[in-house]
Amino acid sequence: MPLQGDESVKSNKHPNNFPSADHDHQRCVDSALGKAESYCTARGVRLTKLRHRVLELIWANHRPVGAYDLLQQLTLEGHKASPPTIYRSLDFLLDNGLIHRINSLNAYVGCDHPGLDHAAQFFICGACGQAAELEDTKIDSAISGHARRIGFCIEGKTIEISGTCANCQQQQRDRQG
Amino acid sequence: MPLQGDESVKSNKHPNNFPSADHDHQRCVDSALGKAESYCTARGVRLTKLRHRVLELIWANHRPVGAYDLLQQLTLEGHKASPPTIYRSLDFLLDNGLIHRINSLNAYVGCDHPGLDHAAQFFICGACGQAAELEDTKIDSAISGHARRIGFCIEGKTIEISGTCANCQQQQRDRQG
DNA sequence: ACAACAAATGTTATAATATAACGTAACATA
DNA sequence: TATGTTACGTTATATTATAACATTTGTTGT
Ligand SMILES: [Zn+2]
Ligand SMILES: [Zn+2]
Ligand SMILES: [Zn+2]
Ligand SMILES: [Zn+2]
Repeated sequence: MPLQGDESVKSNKHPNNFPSADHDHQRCVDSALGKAESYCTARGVRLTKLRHRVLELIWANHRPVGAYDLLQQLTLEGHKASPPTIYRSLDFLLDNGLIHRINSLNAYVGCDHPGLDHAAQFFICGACGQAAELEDTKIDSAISGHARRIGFCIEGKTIEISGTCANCQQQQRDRQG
Repeated sequence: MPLQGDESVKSNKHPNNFPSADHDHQRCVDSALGKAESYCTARGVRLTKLRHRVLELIWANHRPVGAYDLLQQLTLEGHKASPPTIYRSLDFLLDNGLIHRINSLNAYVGCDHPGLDHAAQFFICGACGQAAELEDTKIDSAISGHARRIGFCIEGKTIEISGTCANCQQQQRDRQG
């Protein structure tokens, strides 16, 4: 029974979808990689060693991370890699819905629930650098509704809201007050 | 009486906000530049010759256009320009709300209603390359609502919906049928 | 196991987008 | 006109991404 919802992951996260500071991050990485493995097996695509490692690095960062950052992290661990190496892995992961690209940051972030053809909506905190992926039906239906009214056929959506997350606002207040 | 709504522009456009194929484009460019001039005068900022020309080129294209495309267009008309020249003008125009950046295209497009602190939502047609700027209250309030619920303080929004506009869908049907 | 093919990766070079740093010119204000 | 500020010119470089082709690895049929 592949690809079912995994509540254990949700419970590992802050209710507002931003990863909390003290979450069990290893479990968080392991869960994501485990899901990715099952998903690739189910789809009959190969999550090779390199692709697996790139996805692992993305989740280890647990925030949107640039291609050249990943490249450097690979290099630091001894893998002599050049740009096409990383971009090919990123392309695979994007094609298979295992990561998302954040256009406003030129960065890549792991997807919580791979395989679903879901609307990727992101709230991105400029203070902590973290991104929360959402699936707000109201936002999605508002957009679909407008598209229908103007006869627009939707192929892709980029919805990236930047600002400051609740945690970081609180920390800023603490520092000031 | 600066910065008021100008219905004459709306009437120059297709109801779905995509510029129609036969719209009076010169009027469209003139109107945008005129508004920009008043706006800059009102705000006490300088729409210099270069900035004016860059904005004019952007509107002349009347679709999202890349920085290096603009650079080439400037060069073709004899202005020996280098990247900083164009990027500085783009920065000025962005800062003053006269253009928007389309993150998913690395491109820049003129803003219909400069000066308003409006939500920039775009529907972008991959066939004709045109972009429709919207201000759908439902979309905006759906996003604001979600932000409020998770305590997120919004600073900027990137909402870019890609696909095929009604006109281009019709043309595709005509070609096939 | 072997050949033959396909998929993935390595490698080198280059494209496309954007900014840093510093000098010069134009403009504003007094 | 002197002075300070803003904008622009110019050179170099940073950042992000892809093209092209060689090599390796994996798969499939025999
Ligand atoms: Zn985590
Ligand atoms: Zn934060
Ligand atoms: Zn026009
Ligand atoms: Zn179109």
